[in-house]
Amino acid sequence: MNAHELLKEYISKMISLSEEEFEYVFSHFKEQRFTKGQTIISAGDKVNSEYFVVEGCLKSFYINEDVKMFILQFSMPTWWASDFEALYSGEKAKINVDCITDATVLMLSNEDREKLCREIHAMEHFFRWRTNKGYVATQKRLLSFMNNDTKHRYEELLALYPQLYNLVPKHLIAAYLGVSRETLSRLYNS
Amino acid sequence: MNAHELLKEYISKMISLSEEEFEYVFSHFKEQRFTKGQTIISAGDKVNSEYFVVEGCLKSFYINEDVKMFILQFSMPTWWASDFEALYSGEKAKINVDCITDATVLMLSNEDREKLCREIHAMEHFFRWRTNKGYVATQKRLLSFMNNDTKHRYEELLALYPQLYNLVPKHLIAAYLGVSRETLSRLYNS
DNA sequence: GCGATTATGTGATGTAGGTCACATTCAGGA
DNA sequence: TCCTGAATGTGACCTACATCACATAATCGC
Repeated sequence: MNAHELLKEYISKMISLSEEEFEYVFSHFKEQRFTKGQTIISAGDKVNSEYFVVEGCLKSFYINEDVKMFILQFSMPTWWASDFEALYSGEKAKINVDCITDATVLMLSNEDREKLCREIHAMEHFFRWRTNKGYVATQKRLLSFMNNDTKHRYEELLALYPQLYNLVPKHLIAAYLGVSRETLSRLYNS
Repeated sequence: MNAHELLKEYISKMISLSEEEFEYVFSHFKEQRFTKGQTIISAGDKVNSEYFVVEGCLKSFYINEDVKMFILQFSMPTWWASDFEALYSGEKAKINVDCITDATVLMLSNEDREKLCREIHAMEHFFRWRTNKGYVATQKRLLSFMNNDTKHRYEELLALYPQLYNLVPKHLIAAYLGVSRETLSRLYNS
C-alpha cells in the first residue's frame, strides 16, 4: 500500500471526503524517507511539522540533565509523531524524534495543518479526534505507570506492539518502561 | 464573575465569536451545583457529559482491583473534567469524578458538543485546541513520572496549583503523586 | 574479516518507597 | 457536646529497582 492510500484509509476511519478533497489534502503532505538512526527532530530545534508514519518505526524521547533517555512513544505505521507542545506553541523542541528502523513518513507542516483545518471543516474534526485519541492513550499509560509494576507494563507494551520485541533493542524498551536495562534484562530471564 | 462570563473569557483565549454565537453556545451548557463529596461520574456509568469547572475543585480518579485510588487530575476553575475515553467511545466509565469542595460547573453533553462543533467551525477549533492542551499536559506529567523523584513531583504539583496545599487532604495529594500517604508525610516533615 | 563500538547478561550492594501497626489529632453528625 | 470515623504522623521492617562493575555477545564501518 502506498503512502497516500494508507493515509486515506486512516482518515476515512473518522470522516468522509470526496476524491478531490483527498487529493487536495494529500497535496499538503510531503513524503520523506529516512534511514535507521536518522534524526527527525532534535531538542532545541524549531519544530515546523508533524509526521504520519507510513513504514518503519520512530521513537519520540526526552533526554534529561543526566543524559538519561525516556521514550514517550514508539511510532509505528499510522501513528503520528512530533513534539506537539513545541509545534503548537512555537517554542523550541524539548522532545527528540528519530528512526529506529528505515522509515517512510508523510510530513505535514504546522501551517498546512491549520490551513487544512480552516478550509475543510471535516479535517478539523479529524484532527480533534486524533488528538483526543492521543490524549486518552497517554492518560492510560500514566495510569498504568501509577498502578502496575514493571512486569505488568512490559506485558502490556508487548500486547500493544507485538512486533516490537524483535524490532527494537531491549534498552529502548527499558527506556519506554522507565526502568534500567539491567532490571528489564532480569525481568524476562525469570 | 458568573459562569458564562468565565466560560466566555476562556473560549475567547482561542477563538472569536459574536455575541449571538456566544449566547447560542451558552444555551447548550447547563449550570449545576454540587456539594463537597458529591459524585459526578461513577465507574460503570454511561458517561454523557463533560464539565467545565466554574468554582470549587473536582478530582478525576481511578480505583484499581485493590481499591487503591489514583488521581488523574484535580480540576480547578476553567479546567474540564470527564472520562473522555468513555465519553467519546460510548463505553462505560472507568474513571470517577467527584467534588473535593462545593462546586459549580457548566455541563455540556456529548451530543451538544458535537452539535456545536458541526454548526460552528470555530468551536471545533476551540475543542481541538483544548484537547491538545490536555494531551500535552498529560504527556508532561508522564515524563515527570519517569524522570523525577517524589519530592520533585510534589514541588512541581504545588507550583502548578499553589491553592491545593490548604484545599485538599494530604492523602489525595499522595494519590496524585502515586505514592503512599506515609511516604508523602515523611517527605515534607524533613 | 577485524577491531571498535553497541547491546546484553549477571553479581553485589545501596536506597526510595511500600506495608503494617499503632498513636494522635481533627471534623462532622446526632 | 460528645462520639465516631477520617486524616495524619511515625516506627519497624521488607522489597523492587537503581547503580556500579565486569563479562560476553552481536553488529557496524572500514
